[in-house]
Amino acid sequence: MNTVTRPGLRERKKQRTRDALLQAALELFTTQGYEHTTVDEITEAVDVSQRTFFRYFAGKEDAAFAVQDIAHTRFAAAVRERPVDETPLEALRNAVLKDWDTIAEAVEQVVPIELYLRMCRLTESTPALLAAHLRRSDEVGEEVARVIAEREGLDVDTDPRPRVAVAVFAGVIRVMERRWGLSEDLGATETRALTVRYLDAVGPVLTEKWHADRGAADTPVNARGPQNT
Amino acid sequence: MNTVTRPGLRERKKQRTRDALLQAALELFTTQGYEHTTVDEITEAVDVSQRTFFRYFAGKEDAAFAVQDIAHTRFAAAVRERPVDETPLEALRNAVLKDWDTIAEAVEQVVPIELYLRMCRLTESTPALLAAHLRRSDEVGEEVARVIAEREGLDVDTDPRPRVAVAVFAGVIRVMERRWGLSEDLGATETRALTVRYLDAVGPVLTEKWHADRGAADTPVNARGPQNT
DNA sequence: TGTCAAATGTCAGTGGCTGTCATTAATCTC
DNA sequence: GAGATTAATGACAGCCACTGACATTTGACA
Repeated sequence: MNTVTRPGLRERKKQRTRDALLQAALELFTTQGYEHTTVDEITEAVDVSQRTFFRYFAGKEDAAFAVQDIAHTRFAAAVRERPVDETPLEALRNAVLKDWDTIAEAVEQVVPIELYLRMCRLTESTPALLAAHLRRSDEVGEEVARVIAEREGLDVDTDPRPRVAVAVFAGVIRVMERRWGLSEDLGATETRALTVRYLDAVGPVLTEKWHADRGAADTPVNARGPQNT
Repeated sequence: MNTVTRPGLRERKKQRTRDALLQAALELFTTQGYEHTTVDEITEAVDVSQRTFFRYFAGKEDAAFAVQDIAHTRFAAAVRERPVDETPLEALRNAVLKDWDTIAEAVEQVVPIELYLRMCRLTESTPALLAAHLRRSDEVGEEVARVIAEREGLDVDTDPRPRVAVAVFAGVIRVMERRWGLSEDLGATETRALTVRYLDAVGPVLTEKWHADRGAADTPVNARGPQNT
């Protein structure tokens, strides 16, 4: 009885159970800790059988990263869409920055962003989750490296440059992640600014002398005072 | 009755059990696969109770990385021993290269290197192991970043440069790992040469144009023919 | 040789995860 | 709209990693 063919009742129910499971899982993970949350607790909160949980998620871990996967997928897509006249690192950099603006609403359609952010912080402090996260990031890196290689018309298996470029970029992002995960007060704008700054710092880090000068240090950015989230 | 006080019978027995467990574990992992090997199989092979295994290793994973841990520890130590007049990246680079020469014998004292190498390859193709490996590498990176920061007299928590430098370095090493893990025939000498080449390629990758030129490609190295392992 | 402590074995239990099969509920067909 | 079809779910049984508690063995040492 609606203009566009809305998915049937069955499909809608499925979506609701999945959403409910995901939300309950993240809520429990972030309040009690990942390890201390059993799958039974999650399913009891949603009132489904344990078996049902494993029909929607490959495991606890899979639920924990369901939202992060959205971000990863979007990033890979964003890289693909960059104009070919950009250098690889420009493309990567612009891809994150551009995506950063729209990622929030995409996430919000599944779970509250605030919950997602709490989950990110938890990942940093839970060994099992951190391990899983790094592996997933590594996978994204591999995917992106292939995209870069194609852009540049190179064979990713013989020319190391695409993978090296992505590895360098991923390294910087990882430094950001850690930095962000540890500081309570780091809004989107500041994070964005720091990312740019860190990326720009890579060149000098490799070539110039460090020692006394504080060319890429944090303080100038933070000293500008709080910005909105 | 010996000149140097050799550890008592008790200590020697412990060492033997641990060695036996480790060897059996790696042997089974590399032949049947990590996931398809149960702890019971390992303990049966050594003829101890399952409980004993968990007294020596925190879990299956811990056994899988017992040897790799040696390499990690040695690398961190090697970085610490680099003269302070080297730039951070020089120090990191020289640390790997120097350590590479002596790591073989250190490993051999615990298990056959050939077994260790097989285990490395398995890590690359087993998601659970790859995740664990990346997390452990990340930990080493953090440790090394602190060492670098101290060398340069910087605060690792406010100045991003130590972590960025280590991240870049770690990224290149990771590219090497994957490259090595996938090719059957890549001896120590070739790996060493490739590492140097990749590290040298980081600068150009960031600044220069890529496209047609194959400045850092593999083929020249491989074309030099096989070298010893 | 007897005492102490460390190493090991035994056993019971928890939690993640899977296969199987019966049951329920949405969709399709006539 | 009643019945056939098919997908989602529930209910179990079972495997495996891992842990705690307690009993047993076995070097160490006086």
